[in-house]
Amino acid sequence: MVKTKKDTSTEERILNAAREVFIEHGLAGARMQEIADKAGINKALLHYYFRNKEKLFETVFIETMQAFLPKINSIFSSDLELFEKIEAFCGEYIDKILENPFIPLFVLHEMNKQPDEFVKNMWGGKKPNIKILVGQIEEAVHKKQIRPIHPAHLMMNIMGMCIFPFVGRPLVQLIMNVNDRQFTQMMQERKKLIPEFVRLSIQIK
Amino acid sequence: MVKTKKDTSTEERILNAAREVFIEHGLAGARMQEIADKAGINKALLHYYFRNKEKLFETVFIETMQAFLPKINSIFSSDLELFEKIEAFCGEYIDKILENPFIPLFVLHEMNKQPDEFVKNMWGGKKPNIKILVGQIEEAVHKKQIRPIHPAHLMMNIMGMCIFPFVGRPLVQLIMNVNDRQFTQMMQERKKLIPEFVRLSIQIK
DNA sequence: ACTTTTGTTAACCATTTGGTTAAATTATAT
DNA sequence: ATATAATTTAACCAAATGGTTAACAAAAGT
Repeated sequence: MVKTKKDTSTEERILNAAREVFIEHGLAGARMQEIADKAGINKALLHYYFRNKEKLFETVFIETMQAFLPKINSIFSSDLELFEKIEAFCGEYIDKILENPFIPLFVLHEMNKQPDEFVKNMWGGKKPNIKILVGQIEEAVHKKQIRPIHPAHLMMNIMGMCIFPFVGRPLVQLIMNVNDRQFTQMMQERKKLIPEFVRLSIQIK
Repeated sequence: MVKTKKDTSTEERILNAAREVFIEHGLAGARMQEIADKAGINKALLHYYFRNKEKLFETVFIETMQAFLPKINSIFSSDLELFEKIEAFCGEYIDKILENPFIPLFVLHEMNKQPDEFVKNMWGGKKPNIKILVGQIEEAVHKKQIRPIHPAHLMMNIMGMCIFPFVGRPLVQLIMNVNDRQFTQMMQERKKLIPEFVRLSIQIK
């Protein structure tokens, strides 16, 4: 036995509880007591494991992002053909969000509130390499395989279509009159729908 | 003179200050003292005009949404042809957001945190009439003017492409290496780019 | 003139909150 | 066994925060 003590270690229980609470309430709205309760421990123990609220938050935030970035990164850098890559990205991204539907809003919110911390913590060494993808887009434009479009615009389009339904879910469900089951179903559809939507828009011929 | 007392009434100063603070920090992160300071008044006066924090927030939130909804509503319900309508929407929507770039994230965040309040406050009587637009889309599909697509998917696509760059701005600016001027420039481009992107994707012929 | 209503303030209060301390308990090593 | 280090807890604390009170000033009725 190396280090595992119980079913799940105290530290792990804390991180799980903290992630839930931070995602639900954000940094400002989260209460240390609630995290402690949810982890089944004393509040002082939180400060024993993580010096303070911000340190804990930072840990959770980084951990959360790490769940998304590596796979996305590897897709971006892969040698897939452009439209294959777009489809792989949408599929992977939407699947990941479906597992944790509240993470995008959480990330966007904290990223906007603390852009500097975000940049420092997140992209210190892990900045996604979009050069390959950008190069692919520019090359496709140059070869007249796709219509002229700035890579940034194309990427914003794709990401926006993937993320929006999740962050705008209450709005979507309300005005479109869809229940939870239907919503999940639609998100599944979007894994193929978005790439196709993009392809039809930019592909020449 | 009917009611105007000073340059701007106290109530108005409070609401302006509150909007700034709420948008910057969210409901949980906002401090009544900061609002009072920014409005140049005593904290107790806040509670004189608005019984409590939530009442004040509700007022600000509704007021904020009202700045967006009516025009969007009128576009949705107008008798413009489908692609004209999409272009009008994107133009109007992006222009409005450019005036207040932080409102979308604010709205999304609070909407997700209090879906019930949001539904009650916002759409009590002002629920946007999307039936006309939905009807237009379905008709265009039926007439084979556009490729088959569920209206909800099309609308999510459009809204996502409009909103995402603003809520994901730090990310966009970082990985795309664009400064503020360039960012604004790109958003201007998107007022035409998005409708064109959509048209190319779904229009038949 | 004076009474009532509205607007405004300083001081205060109860609660919440992040964080600390010192002591107790449990594991680990010698 | 015993000393040492790692966990865990209850009790506490200072600061911050939303909200209240009582008194005062300014308008508006009468």
